[in-house]
Amino acid sequence: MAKPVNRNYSRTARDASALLGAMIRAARLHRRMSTQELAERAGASRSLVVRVEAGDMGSGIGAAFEMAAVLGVPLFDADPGLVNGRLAKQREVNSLLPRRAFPTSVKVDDDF
Amino acid sequence: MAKPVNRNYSRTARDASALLGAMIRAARLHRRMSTQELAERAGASRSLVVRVEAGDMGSGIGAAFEMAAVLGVPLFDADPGLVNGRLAKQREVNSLLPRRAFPTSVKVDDDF
DNA sequence: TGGGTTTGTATCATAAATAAGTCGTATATT
DNA sequence: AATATACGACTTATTTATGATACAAACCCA
Repeated sequence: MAKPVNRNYSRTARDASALLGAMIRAARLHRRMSTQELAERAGASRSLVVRVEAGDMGSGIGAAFEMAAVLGVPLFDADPGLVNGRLAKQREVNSLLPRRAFPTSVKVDDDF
Repeated sequence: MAKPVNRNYSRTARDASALLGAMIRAARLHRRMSTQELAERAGASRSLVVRVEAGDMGSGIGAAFEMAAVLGVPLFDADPGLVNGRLAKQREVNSLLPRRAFPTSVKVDDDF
């Protein structure tokens, strides 16, 4: 790929990645599942499981989320089954949003 | 890389990725920020922003989480600042867990 | 304690992800 | 309506992530 423009991750992003990995590891051990077994069930390699659990920022979203899904790790809501509902709701919200971010003369600094 | 073993993502994983993308998009538009501007702030390319918002499973965890962090999108808790605390707590829990998943004679099928 | 197993790290090739650029179109704003 | 801009879809070159493998060490159970 082209060289990534900037790979200085913020603390929040790093913590989030580490947290996801830690949750996956906890769930795996709780189920007494080996890294090898998780790898197979998630359709990944054992190497990748190890890296994701370590909180590696370079791993793919799909791989990490799939591992979480296999183990039942809650990603956004408590219940994994609720993710679908939240997605639908979020899409409704987005459909009401402007589709482009035009520069407005009227300053909209809506965070306070 | 080596050829990915299996790339059939589960519904949950796909929905989670799509939800994350939708939340990022919502936050970006709410702040009237262009894809270009988000890209710069997150240290990524505009192409990547578009893909992440579309819920692409192949995008890196770091890139997606960084975008979310820049926009203040809640990843696990409501407040982004709480991620650090949750990480610490999760690590405490993990330190008490067995470090290896050995096959036990006593079946532990603890999900019901 | 002994023995079989899991795990983490390192390395390597190669497929895939990324950045950068262009183009056509949709869409806010005036 | 006119206009300026953001957006999404492509394409291409380059870098990175991934899978496979090997090894040493840590670990858990008997």
